[in-house]
Amino acid sequence: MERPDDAGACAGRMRDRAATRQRILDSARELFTSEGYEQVSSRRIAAHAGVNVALINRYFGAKRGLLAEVIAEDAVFPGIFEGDPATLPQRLAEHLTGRVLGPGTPLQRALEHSTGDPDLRSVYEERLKSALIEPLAAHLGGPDARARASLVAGVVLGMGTLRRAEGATALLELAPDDLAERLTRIIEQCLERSAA
Amino acid sequence: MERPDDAGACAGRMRDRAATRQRILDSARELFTSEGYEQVSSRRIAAHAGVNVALINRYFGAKRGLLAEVIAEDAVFPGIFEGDPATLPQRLAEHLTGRVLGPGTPLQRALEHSTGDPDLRSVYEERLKSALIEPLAAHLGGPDARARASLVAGVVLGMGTLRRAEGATALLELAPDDLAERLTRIIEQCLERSAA
DNA sequence: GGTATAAGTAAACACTGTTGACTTGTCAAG
DNA sequence: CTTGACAAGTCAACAGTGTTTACTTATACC
Repeated sequence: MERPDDAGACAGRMRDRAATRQRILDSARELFTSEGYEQVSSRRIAAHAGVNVALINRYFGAKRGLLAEVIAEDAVFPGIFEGDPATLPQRLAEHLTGRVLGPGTPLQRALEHSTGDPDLRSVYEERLKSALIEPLAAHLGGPDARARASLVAGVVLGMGTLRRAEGATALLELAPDDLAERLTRIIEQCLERSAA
Repeated sequence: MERPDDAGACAGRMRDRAATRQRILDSARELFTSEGYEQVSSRRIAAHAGVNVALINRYFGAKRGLLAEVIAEDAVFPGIFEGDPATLPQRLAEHLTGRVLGPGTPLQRALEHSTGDPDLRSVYEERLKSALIEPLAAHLGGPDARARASLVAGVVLGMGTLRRAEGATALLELAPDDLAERLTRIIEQCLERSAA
């Protein structure tokens, strides 16, 4: 099967499955990121992509599948496990702080608005599990690895949720460096091995 | 069909504003608690209360107002500030652990499913602020009080969110006592005063 | 008893995600 | 070059959502 490499530039190709699919995906990512999953309707995504609404369900099963594909593209904490294991908490804290203070990644911003529907929660949690908890647990090793990784995930989740809320304002009362150091210690605490 | 059985009891007053309002509120609390805000439609609440749908908007402005009233009734952590301040982290951790392991309060269960819509998030966050962050900050005192209280709120939020998800399974790998002690230390870490 | 006023109702509105039947463009075989 | 087949794309409808408007009706007071 050979495919035209210049599908985007080719004016002759009116009906290009791959290109259409990609346009939908691009529109979804853009709109989910800026406005949140639940705030963007299927029809709006389709209109933005210049495509019929029904194609969303044709190509992605449902709106939900579109979200799953969008969030599957991006890493939650890209490259977080590269480097000295001893300074992992610090790196995590800095990622987290960057988000508390800054705009956050598109993925995270998209997820921030979209955890109400159980259907979505499962998509989100699947991603949190596969992108954070499991690799972190593997990284840690030991019998309590999954539990300790989950504690970290809980902190990550909570601080992320707080980001846009009142909490962010309060958290900004701390100097950025101070905040990062606090989060480092909190995460270290999460990762501490059981005394038993 | 889902009419309350005591409908016949109020023989005197067929049209009782207060009673009708209360029936709606009761139905909403029950359904929100068991199924979550977004999963329960206005029409279903109305049917359950044996009342016309339009009355929800008449009495509560919108479905959202119904949620606000439901969650305003309950304390997030009832009586948490009574007792020795030194053992506050432990009490918080135990509350939290009770929720990680047990069914949680109706309020918390309702909130768990309902944080997608920004409209709701604001209701939720308002409550988290008024019921946890502010009293905790007042309890703590000092310049960083609000920031430290927010860190705690972040942990509370994150662990609560993780409760129903994969994380809960992983967290259960820890013995309940161990989990409680871990959370205690994490919260203590959140509350630590700045060294500067 | 009549009537103002509040309580309650019905039907619609503008949306949502999703689906099945339909049309139409494209490409390969005859 | 024509003809089919099949995929790509379209359209209209369905069942559901929260909300609003115009309406009816029961109650309480004069």
